[in-house]
Amino acid sequence: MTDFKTRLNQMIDKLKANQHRITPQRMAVLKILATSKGHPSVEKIYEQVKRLFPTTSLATVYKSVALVKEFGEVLELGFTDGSNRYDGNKPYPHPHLVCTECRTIMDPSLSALADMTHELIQETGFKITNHRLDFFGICPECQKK
Amino acid sequence: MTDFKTRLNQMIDKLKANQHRITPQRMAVLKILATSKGHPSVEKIYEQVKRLFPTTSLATVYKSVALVKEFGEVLELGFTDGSNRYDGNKPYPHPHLVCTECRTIMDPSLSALADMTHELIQETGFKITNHRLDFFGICPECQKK
DNA sequence: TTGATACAAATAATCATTATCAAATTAAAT
DNA sequence: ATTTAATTTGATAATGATTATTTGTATCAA
Repeated sequence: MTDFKTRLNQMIDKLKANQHRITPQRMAVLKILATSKGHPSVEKIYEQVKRLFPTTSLATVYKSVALVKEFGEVLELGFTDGSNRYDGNKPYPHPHLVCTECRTIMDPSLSALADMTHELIQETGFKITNHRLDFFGICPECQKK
Repeated sequence: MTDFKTRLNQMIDKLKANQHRITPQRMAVLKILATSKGHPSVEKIYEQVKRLFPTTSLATVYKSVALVKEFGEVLELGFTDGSNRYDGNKPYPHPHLVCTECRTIMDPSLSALADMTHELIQETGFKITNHRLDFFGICPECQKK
């Protein structure tokens, strides 16, 4: 089975297991979240869903995204400028690399982060439950321009 | 000179150098930003300013904070839940440790972050201009309860 | 002191997100 | 297949933090 179908089924199972229905609109949102590599915004998801179901309301997309978020099946990335982006592929905390020119968001691999977290726990006595790490900059493409 | 006065003077100089006036209300906001170790919100700043100048408008506080932010003299920490907090002591990017119970925000020292940034630049070719690193958890005090 | 400009206060506007609610749809039971 | 009870949708209103607007006031340099 493809990777995205595994993710999709995981989302569906999670909803079904909690007495939530899989409607066509909701399924469309789930598919987009499971497929998109580009960390889409609600508006972007809305645009795509409307192609399949033109009468879909923006509120429905918000509610569907909130639902999968509630069950930990999507990662919400809120930014200071108000834009929220979503990652349904890796719904757990991980670092992001944001190009401030073209708004592309990438997932760099930074293995040292785990060590840093452990160091932090040792030093502060905190029980760490979550984290957020974003780097902002200009991607190679945008630097050329 | 005390540390906070140095910070305060730096803020004042930056504003004056850019043809901005130091009004009593604005001075009060600057002092709070330079003094507070607790990463205050706009509302918290507003409360304090009103003690000195009861007629102060919330909009004035927003504008004052936005002004010092414009000149890089305060660090804005926007959170997903909509709450914005400000750091006038260290107005440059640095890691934060947030207790999700009592909303206390601390500044842990994580020297490994610089190495991680360099590694990222090597691997991606990005020109890194900014970053944001937050750890969320329960502080030792709140764990006792 | 004056004059030009910036600023403060009060309030209206904005905009992303959330809440509301009647009508439609769903999944399960008969 | 129908029925049924609950959930979901779609349209729209409400929310709330932040920003813009406006008018009168305070500031600073000459």
